[in-house]
Amino acid sequence: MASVANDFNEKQLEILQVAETLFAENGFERTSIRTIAKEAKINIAMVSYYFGSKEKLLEALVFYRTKDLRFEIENLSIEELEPMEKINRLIPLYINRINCNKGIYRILHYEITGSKNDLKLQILDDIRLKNLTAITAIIEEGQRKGIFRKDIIIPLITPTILGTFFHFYMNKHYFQNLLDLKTEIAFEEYIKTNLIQHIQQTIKSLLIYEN
Amino acid sequence: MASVANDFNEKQLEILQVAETLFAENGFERTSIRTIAKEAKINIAMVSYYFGSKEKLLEALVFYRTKDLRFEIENLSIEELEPMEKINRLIPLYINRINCNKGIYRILHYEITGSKNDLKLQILDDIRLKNLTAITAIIEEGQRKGIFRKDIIIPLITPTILGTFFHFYMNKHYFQNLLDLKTEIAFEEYIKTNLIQHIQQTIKSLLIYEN
DNA sequence: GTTTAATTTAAACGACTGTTTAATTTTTAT
DNA sequence: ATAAAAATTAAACAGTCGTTTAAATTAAAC
Repeated sequence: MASVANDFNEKQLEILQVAETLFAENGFERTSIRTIAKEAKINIAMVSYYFGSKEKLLEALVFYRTKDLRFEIENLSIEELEPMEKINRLIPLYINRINCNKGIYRILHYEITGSKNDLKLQILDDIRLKNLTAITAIIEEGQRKGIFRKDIIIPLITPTILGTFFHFYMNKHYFQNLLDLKTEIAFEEYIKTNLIQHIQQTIKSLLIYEN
Repeated sequence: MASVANDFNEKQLEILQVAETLFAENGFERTSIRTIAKEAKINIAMVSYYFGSKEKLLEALVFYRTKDLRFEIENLSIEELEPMEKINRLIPLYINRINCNKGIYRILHYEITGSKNDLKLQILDDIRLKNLTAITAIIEEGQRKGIFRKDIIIPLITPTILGTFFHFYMNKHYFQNLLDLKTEIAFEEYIKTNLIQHIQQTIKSLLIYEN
């Protein structure tokens, strides 16, 4: 069996990409190995052969999708920008990262809630903690400079940013009808403009409002 | 087979309650009829006998859990209160409603995304539209009185309120570790105080902030 | 008390699940 | 060309799933 720890060969990459799309469309549990195999035009035994199990396939997918992106936000907090500008850039970074990864984050956040604390959750916790550290640094910088209010519960900023996005994203059908976004492109465009703007506006208001 | 349309007998109610708890804990797909039957101390055939199918059991559950709550928010918007106070009361109403229903709303919002537009989604859409109408009325009242800013995307207010809550609620384990909320009671208490307060603060800032 | 209806049961159904086996083909190295 | 390793295959495995059946029990109606 090929190594899961570092790199993936072409066959593995194809399986990962097919699995990601199917997981995103139908969820982890609703997607069978047979469906993945059929879509990727491989034998059903190949998933076990290359990854060990369906569970480990998901773990590999999480690893594959997060390893390049883990330090993006950290780098941002180093840049020489005003705190509010940093936050403003952080939000589309967050959203696009999630939005471009076909829904793997949705699965991580909303499907693997009942399971035990195994590898894939450790990876997620790792990312979350690093992101929180970065955000905390930015906000505390803003507070020191007297720009941001000081009675903010910093760990609840991320739930507001991600939660707003996810709630919109997960209830796609409802919002497509409500906002008359008939095509996929119109929906994506609305996220990139109005939704991100709304979240930026929300966080900005929360941070710099003074009573 | 007993009628699903209106009322439920004692046996049905017990099944519904057991199913709700199990669905909330493990999700709809991960909960088997056999588990429900064992927990409710009934034969596995009784679910089909009383509800027709597992799918229809969920529909019945949604109906059962939403029929009493459908007009709560509408009533609020009629009361003689300042718009900001209405919003402030609306938020815990929202959160508690969801939080007291053992997670059925989580399933509705985050598990039934891939399925077709059948009955249970129609019920959900109905509730959502009524809630949106109520919120729109309140916000527009505040805008007319010159209290609220006018460049707000009203349909995105609900995603921020519910999304923040859900994201916190769904990532229970992570936040329990992060915020040192060891017991269930401590977690619930944090929601009722800090989380709700954070959401209220967020929405208030968003609504009344002026550049 | 007998008959009819409603409820409950154990067992089986067929379909699907993830995974493994053992044989076969293809690739690689010598 | 030959031997060893890797990749691929079809088939079967042991479970679980939701649902149905047909018989047994209980309740209700007359």
